[in-house]
Amino acid sequence: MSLASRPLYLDIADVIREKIFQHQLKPGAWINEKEITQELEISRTPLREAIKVLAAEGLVTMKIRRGAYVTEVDNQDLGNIFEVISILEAQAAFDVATNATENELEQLDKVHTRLEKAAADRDIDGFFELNQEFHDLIQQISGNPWMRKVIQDLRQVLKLQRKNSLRKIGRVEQSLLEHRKIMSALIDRKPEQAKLLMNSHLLQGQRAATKGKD
Amino acid sequence: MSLASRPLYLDIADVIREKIFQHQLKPGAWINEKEITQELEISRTPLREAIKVLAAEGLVTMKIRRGAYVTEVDNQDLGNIFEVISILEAQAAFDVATNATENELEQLDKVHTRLEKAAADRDIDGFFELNQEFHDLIQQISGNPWMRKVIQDLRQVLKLQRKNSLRKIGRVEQSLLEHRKIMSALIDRKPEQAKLLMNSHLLQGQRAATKGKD
DNA sequence: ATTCATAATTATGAATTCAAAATTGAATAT
DNA sequence: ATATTCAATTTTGAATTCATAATTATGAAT
Repeated sequence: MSLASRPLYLDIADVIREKIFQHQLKPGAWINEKEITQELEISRTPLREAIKVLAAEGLVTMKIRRGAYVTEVDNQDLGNIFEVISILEAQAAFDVATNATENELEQLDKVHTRLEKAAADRDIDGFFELNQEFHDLIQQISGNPWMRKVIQDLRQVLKLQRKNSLRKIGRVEQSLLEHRKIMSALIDRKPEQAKLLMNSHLLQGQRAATKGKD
Repeated sequence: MSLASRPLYLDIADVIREKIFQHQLKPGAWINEKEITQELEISRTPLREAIKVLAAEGLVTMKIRRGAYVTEVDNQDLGNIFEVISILEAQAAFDVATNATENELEQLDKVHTRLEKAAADRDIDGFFELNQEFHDLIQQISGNPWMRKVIQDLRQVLKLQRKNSLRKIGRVEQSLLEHRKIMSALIDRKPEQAKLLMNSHLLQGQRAATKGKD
């Protein structure tokens, strides 16, 4: 067989990544190679390659002669990661306000409109998805793929901790308000303002997320 | 045998990484698995795991059914990467000026003094090493290991392109001048200033590096 | 019953083997 | 001479096998 368009180990990495995000594999849990090879009906070789990829992404941690376990992130890590993300996304917003074409801003506005709709419909999951799309689109438009990669990797690690700030009461509305302001700053081509707004938007999200025990 | 304290694939990754930095493996060159296994007298299994690690670091790029080649970074990439590094290191400087203990600042000053000496001795290689140490120490002191990891990975990718700005005439002196100012800002506990100085220091370095054809 | 030592089992690390795709090169036709 | 087809070779992708460290289970001694 093997007329696959991509190597097996990438598919396997996807499957495990998803298991981690779904908390089928919880932080701290050891990854049993045999178990997974049997479930996915593959050999250990591509599985072990996949694990290396996940380790590089920070999702799993490797221990010599013990294998790999799902990375555990504490509040300290959370703060550290948010610091990096908010700086970089703020810069991305700055870049968009500076360089985006009108067309690109329209695209962004379209996503934002759908975001408004999801909020109005009280569709939290939809809001969550569109929120990600909005942020990612800004990074795409900002045109720095290296920055985007860094942010995406770190956002992945954040997802290990299931502290979704949007589930806090009032946070969707608050978040939407912040998005509106950011959108305005972008359309008005105010880079410095967009940067500040994005930075505080993310730090707000962190505060909401880490407050309480979730 | 195999009483190794770390897995073989990490050692192999180190060897290949070094080969890449030494330009024994040049950007664009394909990595021939057989060749390397014979040279290092290892099997393909840990080698292929090592390649996955390097791919995650961005040092090599994988092509399905073709294997891996050393990543080629163009000037666009260079600019993108520098944008990220300078933002983050600037923030690290900010954090140091804000939070470092007196002891930590003294450590930093010690490295800086040795940097001054290397410059006075016209020891470019020494200066280069100490320069790295200075920057890395700031990141260490800033206390955000996630940020440090991001910066280190990106700095690695920069090293693919052998554009060492310090070899440009006058750049060592200029760089030293900038370091002095940064050091002062840190000691004087002026975060905002330290941030701006670090940012421009790195962008100067980039400008010096990319100017001309290397 | 608990602890310690040791044997059995299990899981990981690495080498080897097998399968299939890509490249190379030779032979043929134009 | 150049282009094209197809076999031979090389190289990558993946499965299997082997070696050894770590864990678990067993049993004796206190």
